[in-house]
Amino acid sequence: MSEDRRFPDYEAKWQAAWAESRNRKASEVHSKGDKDFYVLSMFPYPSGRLHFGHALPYTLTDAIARYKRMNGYNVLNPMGWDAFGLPAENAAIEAVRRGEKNVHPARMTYDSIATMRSQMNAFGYSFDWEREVYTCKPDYYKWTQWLFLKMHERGVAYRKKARVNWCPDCKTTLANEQVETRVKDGDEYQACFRCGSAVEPREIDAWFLGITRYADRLLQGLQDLAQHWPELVTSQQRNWIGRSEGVNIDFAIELRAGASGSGPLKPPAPEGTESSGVQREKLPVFTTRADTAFGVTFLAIAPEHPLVDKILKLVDTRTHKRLVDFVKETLNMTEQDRASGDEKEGVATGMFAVNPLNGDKVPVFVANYVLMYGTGAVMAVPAHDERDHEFAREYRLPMKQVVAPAPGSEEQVDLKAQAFTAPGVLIDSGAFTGLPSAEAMARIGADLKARSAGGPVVNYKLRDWGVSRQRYWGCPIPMIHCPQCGVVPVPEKDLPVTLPDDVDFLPTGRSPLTLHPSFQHVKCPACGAEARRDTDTMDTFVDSSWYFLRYTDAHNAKAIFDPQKAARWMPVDLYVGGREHAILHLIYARFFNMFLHDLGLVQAPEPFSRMYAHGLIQGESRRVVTDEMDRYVTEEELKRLLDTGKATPEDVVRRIEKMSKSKLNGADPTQLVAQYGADAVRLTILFMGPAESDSVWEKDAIKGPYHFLRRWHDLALSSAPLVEDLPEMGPDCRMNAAATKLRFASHSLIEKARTEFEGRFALNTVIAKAMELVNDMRAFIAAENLAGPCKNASDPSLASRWTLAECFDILARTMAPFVPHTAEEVWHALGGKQSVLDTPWPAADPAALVLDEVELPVQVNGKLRGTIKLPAKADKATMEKLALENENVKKFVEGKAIQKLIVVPGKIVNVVAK
RNA sequence: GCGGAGGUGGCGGAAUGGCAGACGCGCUGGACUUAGGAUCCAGUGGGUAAAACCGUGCGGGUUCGAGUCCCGCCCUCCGCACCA
Repeated sequence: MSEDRRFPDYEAKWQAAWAESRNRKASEVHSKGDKDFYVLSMFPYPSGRLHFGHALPYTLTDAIARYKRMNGYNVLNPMGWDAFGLPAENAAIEAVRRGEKNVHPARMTYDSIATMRSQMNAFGYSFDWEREVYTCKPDYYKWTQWLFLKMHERGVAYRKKARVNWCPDCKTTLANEQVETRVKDGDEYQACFRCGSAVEPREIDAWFLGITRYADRLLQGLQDLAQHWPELVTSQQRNWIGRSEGVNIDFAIELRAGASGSGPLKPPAPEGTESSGVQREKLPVFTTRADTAFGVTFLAIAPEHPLVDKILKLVDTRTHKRLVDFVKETLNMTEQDRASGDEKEGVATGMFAVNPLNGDKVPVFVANYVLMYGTGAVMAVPAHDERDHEFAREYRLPMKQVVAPAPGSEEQVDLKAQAFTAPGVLIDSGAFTGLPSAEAMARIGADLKARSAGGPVVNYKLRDWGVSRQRYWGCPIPMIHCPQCGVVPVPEKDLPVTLPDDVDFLPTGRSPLTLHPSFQHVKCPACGAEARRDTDTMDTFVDSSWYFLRYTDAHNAKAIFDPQKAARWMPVDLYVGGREHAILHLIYARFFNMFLHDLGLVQAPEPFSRMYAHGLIQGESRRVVTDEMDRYVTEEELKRLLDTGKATPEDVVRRIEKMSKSKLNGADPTQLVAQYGADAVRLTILFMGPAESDSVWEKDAIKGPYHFLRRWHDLALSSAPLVEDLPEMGPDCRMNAAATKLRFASHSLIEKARTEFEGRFALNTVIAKAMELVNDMRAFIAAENLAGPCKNASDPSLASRWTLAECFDILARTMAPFVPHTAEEVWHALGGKQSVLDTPWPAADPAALVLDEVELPVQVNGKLRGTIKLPAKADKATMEKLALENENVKKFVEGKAIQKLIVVPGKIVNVVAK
């Protein structure tokens, strides 16, 4: 495409003009009591430069915000920075290692922010910068710390020793949610979500947030959100919370000194029960299949089960060694690693446990397939559970069938081959024999409860959230460790606990703050003794769990926010973000909001009324694999390689992937803005497809939208004389058919845009409609032979000119949310005085949306055979008549008897003939 | 295995149960040009001389009429996955 500087030029002009009259962009232009709308796109991590991953949601929310403003809303559309975090720290570490001076995560962060903010401004986004928040500034993280204290007061934040996921590369711990399964060379492993390194388990003292106590409410809340949140997100959260209803059954384990796991697994003779130091201890197991409880043939406990230590003290040396080795080996894997392994292994403890339902004594194993979920112990029913079946076969343990297929079912039971896991009817189950599974579960649960041997319980997969990070660039945890008083919270008046600047942040595996000379030295607020500050910082997901509330009162120095102000805007009417945050951020944010709701600071229990998950803009990568090389290349480099014969087309692997630097498949939106203008890029992003689906950036994608903007602008300039200073239309001035049709098109555009902005945001179809209108206008001008200025009120072309002028007006106003610069430019070129952004959204004239004459399809036996033109209000009889008169229809009906005539007024005629 | 999304021209994508392929890219032809990777005009699912006919992953069904609704499959992508 040739150089055309007009877009960048007039865009700069209008951006400057808007900056002058900035209060238009403030969130509260209209007086209180008016309609409020809070639209929010997830704030970015300041990674350095804006990329398409940002441009899509910001363009979308900007268009929506502008649309809402034109409709008279006060719109809150803020922007801020998720500014703490590892990438800046890692980049600083790299820079230090390269020998650079004066590098600091803070500086890199603020530099990134400055760059990205100016890039956003170049896009013409109408963010309310007055409310900008930075999570890394003390005026913000003071309140993150305050929240932590509030949670601590209520026992929601607590400290415990825990096995955590440790990333050896980032040198910090990760939350469960931040560990993902990856595959390399066919092997699955557990990886850090950030850098991809394999995580290792570690035992560590850490702070946890008790999200599990909100599990049920978080789950319940999803029901209300279901209507306005993507199923994709709610179902993932439901899955993650993982509620399961079942029954706890208290087995009684007999701890016997000198027990041995070797040899045959026979319970000891009953006479020894009272002597020889037998201790009975309760061992509850959790099951969702209480109906199979009479089929238990052994118990299995997790290697980290607390009972393991007790057992170790009692068993003989051989069993002891086997157990210790097994537990050690298993615990050396991460929990998820263990889960992905396919071999079920275990060690017999030599202990036996009594089934409270039938008195059976069954052996107890420690097994690698049992997780510390539920009670960390399972009753194994090989006949009716695949995992137990597998284990039982491996170790030749007995199976006992207690459920038979329901009468009339064709299911077969073949326990040698596999477990029978379907529900059915109980057999060999004492008093419960003959009951269907569902009823048996309920009865057994009730029975156990009555006998105080367990009962119905609910379990969750969700675990508490470990938030301690052994890194520097994060929010300090406002806690003090006193040798006398233990853990003491920093008094509120001493907040914030400021993150010092002068810290050696090179990774050592210990928190960098421990190396700072003065940070950790502090007097205990309770007793005044020498104490030590907590030197860990918080997971950055904590920072981002409440930022949407801070926007409602961004500069409050006295409180986290004014509940009144929060109440005005919250909940967020529309929250736009990527699917990758379906569980992490979105569940944490809901949790925090619920906590604040419980404190009485927030009215609505849910923070986001509507969530919109946008797709990814991906790029095509080119990877060349030959004997000499295996790497990603740019399009240019590929061309060179092919031209010089260093690679053949067969060596090239093209893939659609998420844009990334290493894959050389990214496009820089800001560079495109410089070349084609912000409006062209904005329009292209929205035109590529519905925003919720992924799409691929192709370098030619911008051509259509760019072309459209130019045609519209050209048309406006060349048509200005046709539509300027038109006289009033007299009462006898009638529009001809072409004008009526054109007017229908322009008013349809208003309607279409309104529908999409109020509904599903398929803005690509709105843009298509606008393109169509420009095409129609051009054709109209040519067909009507419009030229030169309008002479006077009796000029016969007046009605057509008036229609055309209205089209320009509608086009500028409906497109203003999408392409504000071009809309403004065109608006002024055609004599607009105020800013088009300040004009109200156009109202569609219902009269214009009704056509006098329509063209309708006529089918014969369901196949299209012709069309008829007729007045829109034509009755059925007219439609029938015209349809049957149609030449082509006649041809197909000929020689057949008309059996039926389907006539749908305004839609279709279908002739059924045999 | 479980959960979610999806499968429509060469491509991105349109279609309240009612003319499949809007709009755009690309392509073909033409116009204007010293030139065209600019602009404008026309055409563009397959098929045919023109029709007929065939076309929305596959197979059934409901209906006057199905891309759309129902039943049964196949495939792709995403998330979760020994959760008892």
